[in-house]
Amino acid sequence: MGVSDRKKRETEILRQRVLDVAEEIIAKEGVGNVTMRRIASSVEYAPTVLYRLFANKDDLMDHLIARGYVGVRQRYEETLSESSSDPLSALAGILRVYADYALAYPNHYRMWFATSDIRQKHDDLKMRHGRLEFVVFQTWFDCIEACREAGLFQGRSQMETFQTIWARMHGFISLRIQHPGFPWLPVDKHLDEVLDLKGAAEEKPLQ
Amino acid sequence: MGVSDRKKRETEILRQRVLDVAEEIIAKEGVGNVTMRRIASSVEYAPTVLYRLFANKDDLMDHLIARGYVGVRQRYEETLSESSSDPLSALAGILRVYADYALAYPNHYRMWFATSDIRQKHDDLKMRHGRLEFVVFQTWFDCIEACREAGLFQGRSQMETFQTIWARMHGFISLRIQHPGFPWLPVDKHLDEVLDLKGAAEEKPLQ
Amino acid sequence: MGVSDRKKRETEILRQRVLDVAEEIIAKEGVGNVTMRRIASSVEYAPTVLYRLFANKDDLMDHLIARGYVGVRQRYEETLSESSSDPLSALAGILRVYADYALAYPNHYRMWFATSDIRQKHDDLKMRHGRLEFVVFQTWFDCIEACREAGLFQGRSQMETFQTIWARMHGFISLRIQHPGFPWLPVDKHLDEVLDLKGAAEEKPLQ
Amino acid sequence: MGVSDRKKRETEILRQRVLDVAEEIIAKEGVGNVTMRRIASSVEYAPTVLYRLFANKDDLMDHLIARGYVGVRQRYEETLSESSSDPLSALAGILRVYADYALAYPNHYRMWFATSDIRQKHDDLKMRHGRLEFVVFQTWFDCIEACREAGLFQGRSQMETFQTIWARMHGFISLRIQHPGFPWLPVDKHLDEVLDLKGAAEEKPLQ
DNA sequence: TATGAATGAGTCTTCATTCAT
DNA sequence: GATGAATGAAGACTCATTCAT
Repeated sequence: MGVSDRKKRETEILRQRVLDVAEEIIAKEGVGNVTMRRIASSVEYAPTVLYRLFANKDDLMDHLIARGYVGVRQRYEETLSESSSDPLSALAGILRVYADYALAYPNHYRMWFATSDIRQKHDDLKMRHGRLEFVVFQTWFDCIEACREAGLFQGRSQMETFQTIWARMHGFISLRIQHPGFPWLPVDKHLDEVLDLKGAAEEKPLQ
Repeated sequence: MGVSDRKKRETEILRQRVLDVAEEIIAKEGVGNVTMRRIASSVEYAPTVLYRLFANKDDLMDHLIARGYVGVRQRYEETLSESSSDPLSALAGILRVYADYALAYPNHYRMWFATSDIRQKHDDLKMRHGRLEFVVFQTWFDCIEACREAGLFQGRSQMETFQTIWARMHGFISLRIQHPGFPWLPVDKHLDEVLDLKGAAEEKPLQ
Repeated sequence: MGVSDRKKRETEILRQRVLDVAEEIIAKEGVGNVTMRRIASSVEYAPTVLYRLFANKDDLMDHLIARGYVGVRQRYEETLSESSSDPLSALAGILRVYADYALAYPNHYRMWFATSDIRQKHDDLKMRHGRLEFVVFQTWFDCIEACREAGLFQGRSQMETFQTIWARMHGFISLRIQHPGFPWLPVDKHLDEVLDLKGAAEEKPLQ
Repeated sequence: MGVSDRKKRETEILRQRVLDVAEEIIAKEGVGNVTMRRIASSVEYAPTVLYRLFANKDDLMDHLIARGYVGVRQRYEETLSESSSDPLSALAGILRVYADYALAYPNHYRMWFATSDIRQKHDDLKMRHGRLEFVVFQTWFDCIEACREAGLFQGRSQMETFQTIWARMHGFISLRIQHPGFPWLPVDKHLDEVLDLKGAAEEKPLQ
């Protein structure tokens, strides 16, 4: 029992190490340059070993994606449970969590964005990656709705507001990830300026 | 003399034709499907000919990117020459040109962004792609400066303003390119909302 | 002593089980789809265990072939013990057994034929498969000889008669196995027509 | 013109050499062991060269098959044009051609048989190999019909007669090819005995 | 004795690149 | 100046086999 347990644990560790390595390669050389061989040689194993850990390359990539979501969702939940009653602060809070996570795990974000295919199903957005599907933005929608009920973001639909915030957020993250050597403003200030939540919340609709 | 001149001219024409074709392939089938063979067969030459025109595939791709810059810059100039004296309108004008260009050549933009490496040299930003280097944002800087001289964007440095605009712009383009199937707002409205130039221009500085 | 005996017995049982499973796979999916892994997983052991039972895959396949011979020989004996005193009927009987066996285990026959290498040693024919060697046609020879003693197959040597029968038989089996979808005559009639034992037995020699 | 012609000729020669080599490998090690690498290394070229000569492995195999048919059909035509007016002799003639060809090109026959899939379409038999399809036995049918019109093969349908002859013929060829080291009877005699055309032609139907 | 882990060699195929012509 | 021929390296994946446990 103890033996097989240890082996399982070791396998899991190796699996994670493989995913780490894959991420690094993506970060350094782009998604197009992830190959089973390169991953294997980076972990210093024969390529065949990867097929013990994952069914095939697609499966490996899916696992890579899935890792990202687990992290964000967990942090969302922590944040929301602590958040104040002010809906705009709550929205700012989860956006900050999102941004922090993306900047902390740029490879996840990159990977995630590069392979995602968004779909609007019924009422909510689903992100599809390969065979996996995730509900990502429901939390954003909920927070935006709470703001709207408090009289903010007037003259814009929930969807319009979402699209604006999403675009600004993605630009912020994506640029900073892509050009880490650039003399960016401090994260706090830059994020505030780019999102400009207050300005957007109070703004009059276009006529 | 005359003969060698003509040959040089012909070579240049062929070089451009090759780049045209490469661009078409990218546009239709994505960067991943550009191969030297495919390009060669599209121009109806043997693959070897490409190596007379370009050092290798990377070199060809670099030239492809370079053409993008030339295209944008040209449009900038046209726009600026026609534009009104209002500096905010001028800024809006060139940003609109940039966005239109990116949305019109999404694969181009993708490639361009993926391979770029921005550097701040002396006073201006240079975009480096492989062995080539370009000045891209000088026009933006100039327009922003004109706005600042007209009393707009108060309390923000030129650089801060640029970083905000750039992030919003990139987010807008990048998302729409990546998720073409998404029910986006109309381009005009979406761009206005995301950039919110007026709001940003009038806003009070953070204290 | 007793313990080691039991272990030997158990090993032998496992060995046979492995061969059973291999046979099943061949029967269902053809020789090309037999892999050590598939066999192992079907017997619910690790692949390594197979290497305790057989030297390697070739060895395993050889044993598989050997079993085929044992099967046929066993049926021969049953048939001959029951058969009438008429030598031509006895010959017809064992040929029918042979044909039935081959048609019942087509993949077996295929494999068996593909890997066999016949040798005439001293007086009798040996079939060699890899490292194994079998006496297959002795029964045929015996039956033919009995016919000859009864005055049949006149003007032909035992060997000549054998070669004729063997060729016809192999053609009959081989074609029907290879083209199972073809609208063949009923087995009984087809076999009778192809072998035409009576005709052959009574025929005058070529001069 | 001259240059390009010569190159075409050389390419064709290489193509044939590749097919020769493929046949040899099949003969020595079975169809299952034909790999692009093995072929390439046998002709002492890099594997990529094969892809200049053939679209892919399937295409190569198809060409292998096709070579066989061309040969047989050609010989048939020669034989029939010379053949006597006696229909049984004509039948014997083409069967002899068939047998001779198979024994002369055992690899063709092997290959051909191993990959064939016979279909009865409308009235005639088609042999399908991969993407190719051939009419092979029409000549046999015609000759058999002529015999039947001359009162031979009474009491058997054309199809029944064909099936008997085909089985005997295939057995004859197949065995001799598979066991070339066996002390076979002389070809003439063996073929006559196995086919026994005269016996079959005059025989009474089974009642 | 049985196993999980690991590997090397091999499967087909594609691509950028070079060399002789 | 242009080409056909050839190659080496790489792509994902599979399999028989061995080794330490």
